[in-house]
Amino acid sequence: MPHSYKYPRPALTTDCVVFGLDQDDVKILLIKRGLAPYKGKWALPGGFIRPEESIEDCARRELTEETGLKNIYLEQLYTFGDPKRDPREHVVTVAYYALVNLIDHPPNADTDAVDAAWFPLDEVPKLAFDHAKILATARERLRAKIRYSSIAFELLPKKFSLPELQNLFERILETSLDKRNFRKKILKLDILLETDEVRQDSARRAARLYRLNRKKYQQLTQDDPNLNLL
Amino acid sequence: MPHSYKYPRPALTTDCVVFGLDQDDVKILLIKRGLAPYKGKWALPGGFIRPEESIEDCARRELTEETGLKNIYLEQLYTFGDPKRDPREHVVTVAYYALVNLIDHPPNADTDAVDAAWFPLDEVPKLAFDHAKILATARERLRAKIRYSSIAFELLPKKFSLPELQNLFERILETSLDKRNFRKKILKLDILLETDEVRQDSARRAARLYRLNRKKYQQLTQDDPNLNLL
DNA sequence: TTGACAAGTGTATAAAAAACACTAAAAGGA
DNA sequence: TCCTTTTAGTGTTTTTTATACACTTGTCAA
Repeated sequence: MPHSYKYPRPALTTDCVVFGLDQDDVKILLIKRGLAPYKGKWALPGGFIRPEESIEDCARRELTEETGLKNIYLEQLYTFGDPKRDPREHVVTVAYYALVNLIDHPPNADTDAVDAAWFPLDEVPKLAFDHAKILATARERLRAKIRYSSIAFELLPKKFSLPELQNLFERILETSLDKRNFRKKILKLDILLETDEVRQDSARRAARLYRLNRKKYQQLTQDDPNLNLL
Repeated sequence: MPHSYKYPRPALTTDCVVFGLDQDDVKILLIKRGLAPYKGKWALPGGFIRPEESIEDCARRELTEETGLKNIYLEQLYTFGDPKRDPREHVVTVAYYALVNLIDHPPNADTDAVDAAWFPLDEVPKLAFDHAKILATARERLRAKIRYSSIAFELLPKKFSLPELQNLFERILETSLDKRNFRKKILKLDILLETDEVRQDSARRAARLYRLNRKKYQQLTQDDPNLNLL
């Protein structure tokens, strides 16, 4: 045990709530634990911080190692440090949340060995440690932030239809929205570029695809820092 | 050095940005460092986490020890973990922000020995470590949160006038607001209780004092989680 | 070709935000 | 005591934004 300090130190980890949009469903990514404690239970991907590693680097590294996800949207959520949250010893965890689209980042692309799976938000199993609390915090953050930031577009594919965008808001806000008013409001912001492509799902009318005009969105939020999409 | 671990661990601290309302001025509380590094420089109050102590307990303990402030509004801000942020070694800090009123909590009430002082927001000196960045993050959080939460009332005295409330919004949002529209909006929410007292500063008309009706405010935010004061 | 299904579209009403200027009260000094 | 200075307090109009609401169009499959 070569690492000695004058005073005791809690261990430091990161954990990550990965939200993924799979067609119309919002899911989260869980890892089945191979080691005690909570062996065989589902948990958030995460792990111990390494020397000289920044916290966000740690979160990204663990994500890549455990799930194969790279270069995705990642944001610090909250730090959980109850001395009893890990049965072994005092472990403080800095929680992050990540957003991906499951078409752009297909499940298990680079992953093997690790037992990872996507769960719909209403079918999440019992989680290890205090991960249920972390997940709840992440869902709240998502709900608040989808209104006043552009995180919705981190979940959607690069090209998306307005019904897809509306469905995403409805899933995350857990309400239903009026189609005409929703379209009016979003289109009035003038941050979407209309493409000449359509989403061709079977058995229904094709929907026009749009892309986010990030420059215009940034401009808008600079002019009015209190801008709300909805 | 009795504390040994299999892998190296960063040290863990808390730091706290304490905002105080002093009459019409928003100030922050700083500590002059007595030890290296940055000896003699101004810094945020904070310190190392103790065994079996939760992070918030640590922040509260350090606050009481260094500034005498007890039982004040405290909220986690962000965790800073750049390996280079402390010249000695890797130190991760969980930053909090606190809100007090300087009439209810007079400066240096219980403090002695420690060199602490309140600085107006536009006269803050160069700070130790990355504390300027932490302060900037806290100011942003305050600006965002004063609109949609009741933190304004944590800064004000228990009884306050509408001009005092408006001044606080103007200082934090760094804009000027229309007096009539401001009063209309706040009073329409019906969350203030009119008292029969007035604020009697010299050389001007007395202003009626109000108290926050916390129950009604809570009710409102339950009914509409997107409630904005402004 | 027809039925099922989702995409797409406009208007009228209600609510909220913004712009704007004077009167009332209190204190201090002439 | 009255005049000046200073800040508290008050309504209305206009503009903007939010809400409520129903039918037509396009596409596929039976």
